[in-house]
Amino acid sequence: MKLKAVDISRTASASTIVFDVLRKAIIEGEIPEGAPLRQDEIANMFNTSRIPVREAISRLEEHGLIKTQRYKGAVVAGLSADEAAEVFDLRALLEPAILRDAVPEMSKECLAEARNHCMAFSTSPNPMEWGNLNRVFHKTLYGASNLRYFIEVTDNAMDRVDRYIRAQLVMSNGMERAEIEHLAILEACEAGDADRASLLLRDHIQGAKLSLLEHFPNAPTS
Amino acid sequence: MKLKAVDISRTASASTIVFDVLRKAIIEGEIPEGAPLRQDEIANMFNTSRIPVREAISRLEEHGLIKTQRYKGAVVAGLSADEAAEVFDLRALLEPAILRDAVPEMSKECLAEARNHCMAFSTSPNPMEWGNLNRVFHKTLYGASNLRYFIEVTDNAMDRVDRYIRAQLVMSNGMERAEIEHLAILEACEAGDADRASLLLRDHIQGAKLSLLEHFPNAPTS
DNA sequence: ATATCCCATATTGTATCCAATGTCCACGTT
DNA sequence: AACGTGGACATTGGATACAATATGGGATAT
Repeated sequence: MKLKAVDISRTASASTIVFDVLRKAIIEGEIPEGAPLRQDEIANMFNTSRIPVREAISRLEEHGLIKTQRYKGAVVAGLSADEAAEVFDLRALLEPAILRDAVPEMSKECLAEARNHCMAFSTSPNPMEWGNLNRVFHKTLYGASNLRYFIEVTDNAMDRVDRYIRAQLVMSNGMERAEIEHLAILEACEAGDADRASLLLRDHIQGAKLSLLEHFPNAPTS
Repeated sequence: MKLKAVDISRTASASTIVFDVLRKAIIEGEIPEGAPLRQDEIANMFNTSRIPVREAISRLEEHGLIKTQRYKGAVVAGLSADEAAEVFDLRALLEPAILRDAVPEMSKECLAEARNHCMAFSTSPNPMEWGNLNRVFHKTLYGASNLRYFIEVTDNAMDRVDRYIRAQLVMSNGMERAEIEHLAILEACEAGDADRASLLLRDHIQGAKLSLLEHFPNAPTS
């Protein structure tokens, strides 16, 4: 007997769903920085009580995406230019290490998928998609690595700056440059040159940081 | 008017207290790996309802300290040897960067405090204290750095392996070596030699990793 | 004796209700 | 008019009650 088995024990609970949706909305910038998250309002949107919402909010705070104050509620956390730069610096340390570990493990399928995402990235007409495709491209390459904790930390870092990356891809010619650099990284991976790939990746991230700082939203949220 | 003002808005909520206590109990190994966390039991211990307990559990899971399954409850998360090694590798990347940033900023007071902790570490007769003193020593040095996100991530990493470090300090002669290496790092900091300090720190962490792997608890928790 | 099914119990997930606190505006005082 | 005050309302924190699911043991059939 062969079924497409689903692990029912992992069926999403209400709080998980709320968490996932809110996280996505926040990292994509749909809910702007400083915007308050009203428990009642959210509970109504999901047709639940406030209990699962509060658990989702707890997790989001631990995740670093929101700030809460007792009896005052939660607001979407914002980053100063310095803080955003620091997140990029962390990425520039971790992601090259992940990629170096991943390159020897990459299958043909993995590389092909990465190339697809890379192409989709360059040809997509929809700016809102760029952010997703950019992230998917990176994740596909990292997926071959066994450094799962590195990847987890990196994902968290990405969550914090995803909004800014999206904005920066639209402004300036961030798209073009990202596209070129992605291709170079991909080719290094295909050539099996882990060192070159990781160096290119580091420069790619540092370049994105500098580009972001130039166009950073002027209001440094305290 | 000058009062010793307290920020009342930051008074700890029940869920915060529960989170803090559980976190401490877990990272110190007081609650062993795989042990279930019963909501009712914990709620009774704190004389609250299960609601704050559940929020604490949500945060602990996001923090990576426990694993939960729907309708089955939460258990303390354990690390395999490989996973623990990976956490150390991450620390070995981040903490030297923090220290390099911190050295030029260290005040006399900061260095004096670090030296005190270092001494307390070597003279404390209580093995259970070693883990705390070890961590306080590191934190004191890092405190001068402005890389708050790096420090946050590092703290999280420490939380995951704290238990193992404590065990390893007791076994073998981990204490002696840690003491010697701490002193060397401290002296490099006092001399203002950021490069040397960060290199020593990296070796210190990698050494701790190797020592840990030798004595790793034999049951690789899946 | 063994296996299977069913139900009692334990435990988690969620809804509803109450308490505690923050916010804001009307009101009065000067 | 400016300022301080008090109280109504909004919102969050927590407790209790109920629903959904897992677990384990005993009855029954073979």
